[in-house]
Amino acid sequence: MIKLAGGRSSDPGPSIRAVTFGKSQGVGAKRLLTDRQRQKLATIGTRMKVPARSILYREETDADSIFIVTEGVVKTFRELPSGKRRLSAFLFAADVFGLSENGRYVNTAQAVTGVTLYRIPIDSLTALFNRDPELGLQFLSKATHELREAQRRAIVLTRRDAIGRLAMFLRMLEKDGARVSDHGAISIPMSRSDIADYLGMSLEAVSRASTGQARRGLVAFDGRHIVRVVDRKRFDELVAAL
Amino acid sequence: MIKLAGGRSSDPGPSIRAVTFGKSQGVGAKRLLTDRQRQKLATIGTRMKVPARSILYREETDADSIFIVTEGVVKTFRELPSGKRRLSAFLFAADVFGLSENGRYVNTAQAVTGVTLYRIPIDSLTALFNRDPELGLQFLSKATHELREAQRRAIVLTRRDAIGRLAMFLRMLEKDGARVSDHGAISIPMSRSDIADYLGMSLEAVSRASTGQARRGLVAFDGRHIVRVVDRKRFDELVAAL
DNA sequence: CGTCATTTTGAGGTATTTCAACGAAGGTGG
DNA sequence: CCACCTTCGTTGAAATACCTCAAAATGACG
Repeated sequence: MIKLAGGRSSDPGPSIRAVTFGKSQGVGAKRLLTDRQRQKLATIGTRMKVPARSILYREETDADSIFIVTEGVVKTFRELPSGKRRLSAFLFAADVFGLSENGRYVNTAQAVTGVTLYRIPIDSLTALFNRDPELGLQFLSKATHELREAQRRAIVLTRRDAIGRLAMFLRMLEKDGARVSDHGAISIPMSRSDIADYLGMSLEAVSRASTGQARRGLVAFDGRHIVRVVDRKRFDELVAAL
Repeated sequence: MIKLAGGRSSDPGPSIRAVTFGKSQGVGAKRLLTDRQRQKLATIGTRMKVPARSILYREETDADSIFIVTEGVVKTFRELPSGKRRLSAFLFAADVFGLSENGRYVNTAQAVTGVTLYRIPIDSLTALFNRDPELGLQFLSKATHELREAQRRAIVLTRRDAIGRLAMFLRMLEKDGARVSDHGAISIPMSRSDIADYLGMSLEAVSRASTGQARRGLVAFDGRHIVRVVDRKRFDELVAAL
């Protein structure tokens, strides 16, 4: 784990991706942090880089910081009594994670790829909120945004067909995750079993759904971590068919 | 829909149920609104009573207010293209709902029972947040709390067995909803089909799971809206068996 | 007290899970 | 740099559990 100096003038600080819940600032307005706010966050936080598979924190441990992703992908998950694992979320650039419950983390967070992120002590953050109420609103927007995403995901999980669930997952990656620069292909940074644990299905079902989509001519895989939508019309129909 | 005068001295104002994400204020500390904050909210909001089945707002319509439940149960849902309905949440006393996206409600909200609630204009609320940063933090706590609940529900939805999913639902009602005063029985204010839409299963499966639990001696139904856990040990085992 | 929506019960079809084994890929050390 | 080993992913076949369709029974409500 490499810690980098924070608060340097060359460090723009973290950004947060969210959407306003009011319409006061114009419909569709992204609620973005001002440069000044990003700098403040950079000052009270620490910028760090961690390699893939690093554990950021474990569930049930004392929570002292929240994290903001700058680059890379993080997953959060819980272990079930049966030994199975359920992913709570994938976090991409500009996502916040590590909000805890009663001072304890409820999930384990692990880097899927190499990750650059900010670690911000909760105490400093809450203190900053009191000085800058507008910043608190940004985080509230972010939290409500994530809440809506979680509700949408709940709808995905109720789909019976594995092919459709996987299609919605790929659609999510296309929106949230980094697109592969060329041909507008979709990058799939996580493993098949991560996808299975996220969608609540078996590894085998994910595999079969992948080949099924390819066989039907909806998508084309270029290795296991890059996929391209071939038949956009039918792909979108599959996504919407629920 | 009956609107009641707000801001009267006899009106204590709404309360919010949440949990701190830091531990600054003591482990397990509920983050409760001060009397003063509740009064402020009562002043800028409107207290109202609506009968069962009232629509509070419809999805895609302009959002101008958020709501806080004082008494009763509300459900929020979306209609899927197929015509099926998926419930996003049940809201009980001290729950907040109506947080929107880009000034539009994303769900439809409907009263399950007769409901008493506060309607608070978003503009007034955000203005209040700027004057009272601590209040903003309360709402942030609430939002993160609901986010965690949504993640827990996602885990419920991945259960394959209908009996287990229903058991987890009853457990949720036992914690969140109002317990029936006598014998510590659980009140089930919503219909079977509401439960089905919430758990993502068919109405028939809910019915069979209910009778299945009763037949196995785990619970005993007293009509369709009251259930009592008979064999707590095995019931809890079922809840945890995932 | 009657009507109507909701719930229960029944039977067959289908999709996913599970178990098992093979094949591919990535990482490590010599 | 290559070989080995471990992890991950693919494919196959049987079993389980839910969904759908259909009809009867219960309960809610005026």
